[in-house]
Amino acid sequence: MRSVGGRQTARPVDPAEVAFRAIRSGNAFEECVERVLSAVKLGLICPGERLPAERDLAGRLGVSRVTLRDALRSLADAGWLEIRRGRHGGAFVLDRATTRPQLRPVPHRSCESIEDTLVLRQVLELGAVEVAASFAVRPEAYGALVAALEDCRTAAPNRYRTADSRLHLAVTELTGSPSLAAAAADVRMRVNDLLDAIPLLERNIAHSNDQHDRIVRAIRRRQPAAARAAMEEHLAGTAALLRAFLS
Amino acid sequence: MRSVGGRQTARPVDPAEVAFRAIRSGNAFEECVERVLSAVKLGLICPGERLPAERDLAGRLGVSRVTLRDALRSLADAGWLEIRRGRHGGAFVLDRATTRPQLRPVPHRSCESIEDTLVLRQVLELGAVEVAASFAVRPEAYGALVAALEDCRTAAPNRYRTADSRLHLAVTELTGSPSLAAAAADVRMRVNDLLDAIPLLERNIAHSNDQHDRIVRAIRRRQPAAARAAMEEHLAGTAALLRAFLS
DNA sequence: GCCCTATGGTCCCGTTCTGATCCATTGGGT
DNA sequence: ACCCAATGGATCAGAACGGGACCATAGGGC
Repeated sequence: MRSVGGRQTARPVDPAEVAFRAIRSGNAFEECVERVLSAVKLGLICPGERLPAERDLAGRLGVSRVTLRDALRSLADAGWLEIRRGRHGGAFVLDRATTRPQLRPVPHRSCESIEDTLVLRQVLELGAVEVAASFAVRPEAYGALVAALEDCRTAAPNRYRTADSRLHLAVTELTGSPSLAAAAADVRMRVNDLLDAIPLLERNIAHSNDQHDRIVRAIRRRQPAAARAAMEEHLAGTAALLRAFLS
Repeated sequence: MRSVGGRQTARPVDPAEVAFRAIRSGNAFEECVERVLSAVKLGLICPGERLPAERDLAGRLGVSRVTLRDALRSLADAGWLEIRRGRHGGAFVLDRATTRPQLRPVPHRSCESIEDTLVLRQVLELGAVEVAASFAVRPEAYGALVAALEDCRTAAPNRYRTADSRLHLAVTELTGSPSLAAAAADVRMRVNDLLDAIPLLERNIAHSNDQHDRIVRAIRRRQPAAARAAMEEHLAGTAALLRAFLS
């Protein structure tokens, strides 16, 4: 590990900042919108697919159905979902949902917050890929992984971000740890917000796909060290790109 | 990494479980109680010390002052805090707060949830110690680390759990990543809940202290690989203990 | 064709939470 | 001795939220 890919120094975190960090990031409505939108952007639910029924989903999210409905309706208004009534109705993800608009400014995050995101991502994804490559899993369990890999290779540029996210999360899901997968999904959304502020280059995509190949191959061969090394190189590339554009 | 210290297989996580996990774990009052109690149990705030003023703390937690006050009062009723009025008043952590009662049953967590906790902890703490040992920090930044190490060595058995937690979190704080430190604090609370269900042996304490020494020494000498190896051995010990008692 | 079921759509009411204001207590400074 | 600042204590109106009941719509099975 070359000093987390470039950074050489760090100011320690204030314990009080950890102990008394915020409990609620927004109201229930906003968090619902955020969560469902994340599921779409991360490729955890694909265009054409249906979200769980309102009553079911509200229960899972720990939110009242009224609140969830407000969130879903606002996502429908924004063109992400289509809500159909009747027997096999529900909220369906629209195709347009995965298209990527022009560059957006970095959300109000300081430089320190960028390092925070990159460090957390490195720890979670490096650790996860090593764990994933350590386990023996039934061969069919690699199905999602291989499908995501293939999807990355064939995805149109405007879908690449989503396919890439889906592949990385498939790795963390292989660990069998829901908490680890959830943490990785959270930090991946933060990374995506950063990536939305820099251009997407064809050359980088090809390079990434090669690295994805190596990562998946190492996992399937159960070579934790090789998987880790491949992932480290992969993450270092993105991190360098982000530091260069956003510093 | 020997298959995460013992486990050989894993069932992958369902993507929907990740995408649609709960937003709210309880009401604002309960989360306040939980958060403040964690700060005490993890040694992030010591007996005799004062919590931030109500108005300040409510702001940090993103909760109304009324709700926070309810939580503080219920913690005072339970004997964790003493609330004093007047110019230099506030909520003070009581000494009794760190004493450890008799064994408690494992909270309603299945065996799968135990593995979930252990895997996440391994990823976070192994990653964190490696990052912490990679950075050059000002020498005085190691103060909290060394103090926590010494506190572990001299702590009475009923205070050991807290001192140990404080030391581990001091490592994660060295990374400079607030999100990483926060995630580590969360998972450490889950580990502590598990540890509360098994006996605390003198022999294990002595062993742990030796390992703590090695970890801190490697961090200060900036030897990431050595720090990681020492932490891996340390975590494997606890993990084996928990698996043996709780399976 | 009818009915049943699974879904979204709407409304109501009680609870929780917030934001604000004002009061009470204490200790330090002038 | 007085006042002031920093704290906790108390109360209230209104918004947000949750739980439940009921209606509307569409498709499938009899």
